[in-house]
Amino acid sequence: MGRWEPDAAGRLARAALELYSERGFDQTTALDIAERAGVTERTFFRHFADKREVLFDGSSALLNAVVASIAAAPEASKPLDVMGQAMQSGTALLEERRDHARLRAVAIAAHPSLQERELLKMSTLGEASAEALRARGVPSPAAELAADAGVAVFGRGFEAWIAPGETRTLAECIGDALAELRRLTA
Amino acid sequence: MGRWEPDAAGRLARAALELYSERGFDQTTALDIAERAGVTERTFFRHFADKREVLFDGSSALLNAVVASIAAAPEASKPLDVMGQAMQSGTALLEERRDHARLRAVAIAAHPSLQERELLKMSTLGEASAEALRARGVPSPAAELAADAGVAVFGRGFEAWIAPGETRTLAECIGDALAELRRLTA
DNA sequence: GAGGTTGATGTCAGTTGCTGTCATCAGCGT
DNA sequence: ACGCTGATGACAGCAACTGACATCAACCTC
Repeated sequence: MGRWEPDAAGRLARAALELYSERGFDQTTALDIAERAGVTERTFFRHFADKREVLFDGSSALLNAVVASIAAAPEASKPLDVMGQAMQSGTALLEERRDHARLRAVAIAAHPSLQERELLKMSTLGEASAEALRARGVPSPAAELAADAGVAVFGRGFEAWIAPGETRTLAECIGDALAELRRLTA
Repeated sequence: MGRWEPDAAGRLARAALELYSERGFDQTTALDIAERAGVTERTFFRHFADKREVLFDGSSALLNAVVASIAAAPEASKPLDVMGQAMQSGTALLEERRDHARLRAVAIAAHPSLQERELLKMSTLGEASAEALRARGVPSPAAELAADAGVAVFGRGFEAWIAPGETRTLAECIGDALAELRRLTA
């Protein structure tokens, strides 16, 4: 490889979150981010597909963890139990970075383009989960609906977890959200 | 008003769907759409916020119908029953345009940017539904989870409805999806 | 250790999405 | 006739991205 400061992608991601938080997404150009990270604009777009993607680095790691957990679930588990467990498995990467998650969430909530991207990531997570459930023999459309329900539970649990003053862990928030969903159909 | 061919917005929406279907989203410029509709590019962006929005004209009508239905539901109904009924209420606008819905769905499925926009519309529908449920006295996070579940049911029902060879009505597809979701928690 | 390979970066020109601004022009009421 | 209003055209401009080519350090091979 060429000579480079370590972790250009990491520096870009950090710079982007800082700038989006400081002045907002619209008031930040790709050139601004690149300069703060010490690279050129072109290099920014080599590391990230677009200005939004820079905030969604870890999403594929989450997806992998969830899919692996679904595949590894006990043979006889019911679909919703599998999804609940899988969503809690993916949280290990996040539990220790609540402050970072909050900054990210504030930035995303402030701009529809970023909300769209987050929704796409969640949707992708749902589709991958549905496929993993089908691979376990869960039929359609039960697999898809269980996957959607699991993603919704994750989303609402995450939302609760980053709320100010929340003391539960992310896994607990997700577990409670799942219990709440079960109560709805009782 | 000035002198104009009737329904410029409608002609733009039609031209856009045609072009996205014919050559794809990326291969269609805003200028292409405008020219086919007989207006200038600037006029296109006066009628639609961006190149994606042009495919999502009816979404606010759907949202209004759903929210109205939630507000009008019988006093004692359970949240999930309210959502199921509301999702079926919004279908009147769509039932007679299945072919159009199919064309639209194919175009959207072909491009992530359009998927993102559709997901945002569904998310907005979910948030509005949650607020309408809260206005009925449903507490958080039950309201949000019921809303998410309702949106997921709508989405999967819609997906089934536009599948080739499907004979059920949209309302029936949604009803069946809701029944399937209930079965998951049994 | 000369030379080729590789991978990350810089440079630059170009397309396109989208916006701000001002002029125009048809109808409408007075 | 007069001015007002709402939709449009004309045009300049910024910023998001892309493709093509050059560079340059580390590494590999002989």
